[in-house]
Amino acid sequence: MEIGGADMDTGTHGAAEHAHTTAWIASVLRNRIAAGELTPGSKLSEQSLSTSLGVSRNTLRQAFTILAGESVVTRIPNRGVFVASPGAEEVREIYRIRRTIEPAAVLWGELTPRTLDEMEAIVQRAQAARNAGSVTDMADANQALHRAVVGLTGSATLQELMDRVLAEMRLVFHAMASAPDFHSHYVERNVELVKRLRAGEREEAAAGLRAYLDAAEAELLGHLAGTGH
Amino acid sequence: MEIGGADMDTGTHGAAEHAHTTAWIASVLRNRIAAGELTPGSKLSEQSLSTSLGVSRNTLRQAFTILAGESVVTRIPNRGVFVASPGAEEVREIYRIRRTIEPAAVLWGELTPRTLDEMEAIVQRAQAARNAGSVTDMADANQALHRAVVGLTGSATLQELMDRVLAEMRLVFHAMASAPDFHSHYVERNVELVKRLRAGEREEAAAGLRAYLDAAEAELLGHLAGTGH
DNA sequence: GAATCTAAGATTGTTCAACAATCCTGGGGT
DNA sequence: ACCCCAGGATTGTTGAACAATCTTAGATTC
Repeated sequence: MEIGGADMDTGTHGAAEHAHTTAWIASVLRNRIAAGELTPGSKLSEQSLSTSLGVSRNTLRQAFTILAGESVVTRIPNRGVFVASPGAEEVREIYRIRRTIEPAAVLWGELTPRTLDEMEAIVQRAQAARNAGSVTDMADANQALHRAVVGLTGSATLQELMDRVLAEMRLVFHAMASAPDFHSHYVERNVELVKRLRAGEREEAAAGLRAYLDAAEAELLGHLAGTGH
Repeated sequence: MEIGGADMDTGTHGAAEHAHTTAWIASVLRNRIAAGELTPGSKLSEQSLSTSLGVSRNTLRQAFTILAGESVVTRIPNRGVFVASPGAEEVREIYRIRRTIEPAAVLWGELTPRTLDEMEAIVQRAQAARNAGSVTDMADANQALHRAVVGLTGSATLQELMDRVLAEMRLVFHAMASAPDFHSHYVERNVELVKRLRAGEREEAAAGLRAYLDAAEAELLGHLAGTGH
């Protein structure tokens, strides 16, 4: 868990690493948060982390500003940084974004046979995970599908935005103590979505996707109201 | 190219301002870049800027990471930071984003009489500016309209993304040495867009908007190929 | 003379140690 | 109970230092 304070720039990724240890630290924290090691709401002390990661407080600070820019972490002046703990309002914002971008990608994105094949592979992966009972694999496949949907736009910026949104979604799931099989309901919807895309029925696909997003948002908000106080 | 700086942080906001001088410095630089004082491609020297702005090199650095996150500035390792100079590829990316988000907002955004009034006021402002021959006012009004369009989604994140995109557009205009009246052609299209929105004809409005964006992108790319390089 | 190599010089990336400002905590004192 | 007020801890910022890299100009070689 902690990076033993003694060994630093040993073999793992070169000796110097002069250029971007800031980005390196940021990605380490990002991964720990995504993995659930750092639970939402917990405080990230500068002193503890700087010593435990073996970097100066100053560069850790820079990594914090990066993560704050990604809203992976929230910064409260003179109080410190905390890993983001999305609530109902954040969930609503997430779905505002998704309801805008994803159906637009379906309607106007560039559909090549190659990407269609990839999407079909993803939904098959989701079905296999559901049959095997692996919740995390199913969640991963679902997220991968929606990531691929946004990829239809061809825009790296939107893809990045979607990645951030999906990361925040993962935080939401982590925040909900129990993880009921939220995703199993939606595998069929995803299958149908890809089927419609394959058939070229974009309008129907977009409409179905919007309905899907509405339902998912409602269910998530319900769970949040139930468990989270 | 150089930041001839005699002005310091005198009285305007006191000596303390302890909480967020980093954000303050970032906004100062952001505004200077938006105003065209700092031309695209010019280098931002840490030493010059830190002394001229009266802050430490360390906090200036943090402001740089913020601006780099907004892609207002590009950072080349061990070379320094430069104000972003968008080229053809960046323009294409900008319009990939706009073609996705803006028509989606038109199709599925929340249309209240209040926002419709605001949009009509904006297009009237654009028409007045065109009649008065003020290019900058016309550009501002055009950007304000498209900002309002994205506002229909109700998403602060998308609004922020659009702000970044529009800022980058301003950089593109700054990069084109001569600023031909790029916007005058499109005032009528904007008028028609708002008219269709008022009439509730969303599909037609979205289709027209997409055609508008295609035309604007093509014209911009043409200008870039002509002047730049 | 042109191209290449090399040795300063300048600039960026990072660390360290200090201080100012703010927040948090725990006691008195009404 | 409530409020005020020290003390301690943490964050925000600064300045100086050093390592690594890039740049530049001079020297060397062909």
